[in-house]
Amino acid sequence: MRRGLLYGAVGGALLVLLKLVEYQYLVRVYPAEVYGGVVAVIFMAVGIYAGIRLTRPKVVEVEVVKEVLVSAQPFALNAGKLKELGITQREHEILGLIAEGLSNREIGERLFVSENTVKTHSSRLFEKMSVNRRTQAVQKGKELGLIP
Amino acid sequence: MRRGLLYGAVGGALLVLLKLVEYQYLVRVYPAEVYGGVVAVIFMAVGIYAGIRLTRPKVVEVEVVKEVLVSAQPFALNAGKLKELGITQREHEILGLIAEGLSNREIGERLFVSENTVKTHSSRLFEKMSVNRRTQAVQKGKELGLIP
DNA sequence: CGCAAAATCACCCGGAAGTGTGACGACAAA
DNA sequence: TTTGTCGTCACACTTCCGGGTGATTTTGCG
Repeated sequence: MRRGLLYGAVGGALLVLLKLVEYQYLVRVYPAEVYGGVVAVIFMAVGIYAGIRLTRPKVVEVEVVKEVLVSAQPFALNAGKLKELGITQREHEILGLIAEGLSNREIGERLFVSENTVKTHSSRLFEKMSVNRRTQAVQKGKELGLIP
Repeated sequence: MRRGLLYGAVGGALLVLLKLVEYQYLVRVYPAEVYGGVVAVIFMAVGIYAGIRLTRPKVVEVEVVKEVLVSAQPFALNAGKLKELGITQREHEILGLIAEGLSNREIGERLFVSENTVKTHSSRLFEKMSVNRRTQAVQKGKELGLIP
């Protein structure tokens, strides 16, 4: 869009210049070489200016993001620890619900299984995590990056 | 450095062109206007090219430093919430120990009080926090900034 | 297919957790 | 002094949790 205008303006200026040139007194006074040289210099100047104008918006913004210390909630699950401890995904799921403060019964209701099943899962989970209370499991789970 | 070379080259090219122009057969065949126009167009093209060349290395690097939250464990205790809920410091202390996964008995041992006392404190604490399980108290306590 | 792991469920038991009530002493504010 | 809050403790009772055992079904993989 802007380029179109610029080109148009340049073209117009060129025509005007040629029109002015019709007054041949300049040509009569000086030889053709000088005339051509002057025109060349003028248009080169215009060309350089146009070139600068055309390329000026070529400003490259290099955005350097310096992360000083990220801890704005990027919880990255420690899948390695999970595998290392042999915790199944069901057990992991239950760990999360325990951390939310749900009772075994509530967890069972949410997962559509019996409370006994939840107990079995949590028992095995505690065994694998080497804890013997749900609160400890929560604490250790957070330390190990198993839960946010 | 490079600019000097470029200017020299451009000057040289200009001279060469003017020399070529000496062969006047071109001038004889076409009127002066056309001659001037051709020279103008050629030099404008050269000028535009030169302008682009000259300004190309003008890449402006804008370094935007974005700092992403630095919170590296600045646990600020929400004393207001504590007062608002009417939680005493003893109760708050016990909340902290509960969050560490201790049992009531262990808490009692650490504070040199009976398990029953711990139960009383935790009961009142739960009531004030509107929860009915220690795991919920821990979760809510972290949300409210009562514990780290 | 057949096996192993995972998930499901049940039952029992002991202990932990949570609720409710009552009580006592210390201490500060009214 | 009286009142109120806080911390302490006890006891009874209910509910929940955790450990142990055993069993069945589902599922994923070679």
